[in-house]
Amino acid sequence: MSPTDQLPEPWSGVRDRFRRRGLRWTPQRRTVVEVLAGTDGHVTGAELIERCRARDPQTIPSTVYRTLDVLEELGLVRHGHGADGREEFHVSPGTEHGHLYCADCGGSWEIGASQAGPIIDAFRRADGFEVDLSHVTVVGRCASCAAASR
Amino acid sequence: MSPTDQLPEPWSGVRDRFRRRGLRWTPQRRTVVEVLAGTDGHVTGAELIERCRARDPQTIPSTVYRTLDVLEELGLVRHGHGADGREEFHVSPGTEHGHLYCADCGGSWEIGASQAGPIIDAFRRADGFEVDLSHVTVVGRCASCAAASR
DNA sequence: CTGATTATTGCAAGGCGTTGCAGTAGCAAT
DNA sequence: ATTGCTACTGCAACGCCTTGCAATAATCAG
Repeated sequence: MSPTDQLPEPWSGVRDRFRRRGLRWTPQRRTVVEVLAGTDGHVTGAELIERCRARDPQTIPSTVYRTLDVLEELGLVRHGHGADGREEFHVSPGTEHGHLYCADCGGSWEIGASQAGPIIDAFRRADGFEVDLSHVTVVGRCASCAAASR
Repeated sequence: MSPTDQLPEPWSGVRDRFRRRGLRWTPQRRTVVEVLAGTDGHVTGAELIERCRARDPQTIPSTVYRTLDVLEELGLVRHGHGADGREEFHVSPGTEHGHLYCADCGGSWEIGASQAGPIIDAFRRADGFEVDLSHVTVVGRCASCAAASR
């Protein structure tokens, strides 16, 4: 099976990372990885499947989701949930971040480390709780929608 | 159709609130309301349907979800999403709160106003974003699981 | 009480995601 | 190149939730 050396970081060498863990490098996984390597920012599960199907019409959803699980264990993607609860995958290595969703206009913004840092610290101090920032979803109203509704 | 006067607050008089809005008071809605009136804290959609079926085996999921939408507009329930993205309904008027989920043990805690206040203020100051606390889900590791994993 | 109006219901189908299982095919060793 | 171990795949079925539509029934005016 083809190596992944020519893929952009952090994907080069994924094949060998799989093998070193006793995992197998299959054509289906290659498809998913290639699609992810050409994606930045966010993808929903459904979008990813659609893009995989463009390369390989035989793509099966369960295989894609299972591959995503593995990639998440390897730290190459992280998943969260959008405002409607649907899965959303962040392709690394963007900086880890959470999301802000506007319930009115549907807009979405990232919560970066600078903004999240103090919050994460607050939870750690209060309960010893370790926040997984990439899994944080905050829904509300953005400034303009909030202003509009008054 | 029977009135709702004898239900505990905030449910007494729901029937009339429906009618005043031009909405209709049906047996199906009565079932949902009665079940909610006997529930406190959280319910997932599936749990609620199951409890409704205990009273009325004919209960239809879509009707329940549509009723919940109406109740949410009336401010009687709020919905959020659990760690897995599934819907979870908060029965009001508990204090508005968000949720903390431990990805390891599955535990769940509430984020009360005292803890959330500073965070909400931070978002408002930074972007003018108005956080909807009941729709906030923070996933991570609780103190004991975090300790255990080291 | 009767009829007209129209909000709701029930149903069927669909979308997203998960799971169990039997057959397939990577991979390492020979 | 062959073999054996077992990690994957494909499939089918399921769970949760949403949506469109025709039939039903709650409400209101007379």
